[in-house]
Amino acid sequence: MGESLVDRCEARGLRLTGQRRTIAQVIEASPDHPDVETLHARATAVDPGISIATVYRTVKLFVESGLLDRHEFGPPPGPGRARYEDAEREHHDHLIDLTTSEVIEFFDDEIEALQERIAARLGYRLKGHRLKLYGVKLSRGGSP
Amino acid sequence: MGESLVDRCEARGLRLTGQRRTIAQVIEASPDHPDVETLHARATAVDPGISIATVYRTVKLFVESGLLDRHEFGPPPGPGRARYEDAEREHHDHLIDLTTSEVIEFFDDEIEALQERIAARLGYRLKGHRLKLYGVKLSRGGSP
DNA sequence: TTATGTGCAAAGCGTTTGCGACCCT
DNA sequence: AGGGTCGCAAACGCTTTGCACATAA
Repeated sequence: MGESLVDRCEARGLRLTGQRRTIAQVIEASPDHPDVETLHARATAVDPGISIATVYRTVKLFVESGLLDRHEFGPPPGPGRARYEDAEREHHDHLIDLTTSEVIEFFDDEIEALQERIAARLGYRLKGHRLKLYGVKLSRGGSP
Repeated sequence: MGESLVDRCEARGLRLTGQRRTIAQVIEASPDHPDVETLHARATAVDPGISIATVYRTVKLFVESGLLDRHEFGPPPGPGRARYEDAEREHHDHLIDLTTSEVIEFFDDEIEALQERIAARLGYRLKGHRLKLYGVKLSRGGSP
């Protein structure tokens, strides 16, 4: 069983302020991939005093400490805001539903191994990757 | 033999202004993945009058018309500016050298097929993808 | 001729930061 | 006690846009 985000903050020696505790809890309670604005809204519901600047500072700190993963899911044309998820969860990639913008997580051993092999073939040691698939639902059983 | 970017602009019925022609030529002459600022500098060398606003408008138009691919190569922690490349070139993915920020292109049939299969398994038809590998050079033959 | 595109400068958006007050350790 | 952190608001970097003028078709 994994330790909580708060525990992992302490483990890294990060000072645990009330705001960071709240933000960490909010992140852990988020099953989705919230952006800063969403995190701020959820944190404010717990502690109305938290400023959005603190949320920005905290997610940046957490990302740099390896506690959080930062993503950008916006479909290729266009930037899109940064979104975050707990880094401790089992590694996975994402499929973005182009119709609904829903984000589906998946994991595939084969593709992970393949990436290692490709990097090696190019003379590199793989340190990380980002794979995003963009798709639309299959209408199974004929045209709608 | 592929048509030039300018040809493909005409094919899509885009109005061919002097600035667009210049920008298209600059893009085609770019073997790398330039950002808007770089494109503007290169375009200005050809036609000193081009404004950066026009470069922004033009790359946006080209991306929306499917003539250009937009990428963001910045390593996961941090945003990074948008960078562009001719969409007609054979599809490929990118490996980013974390030490030098160099971008290496690669293509792998197997990984392309695998992505299709994964999307299908999840009930989706794949419309596009973005795969970025982040790595460091292998020091072959012992420690440096 | 006339819808479109352009340059300029100002505005927009997400994010970062300088500051004095405040809080964790 | 004292340095780290906070809230606020101003600044930031990249990108977009309103306007009057210029231009492709």
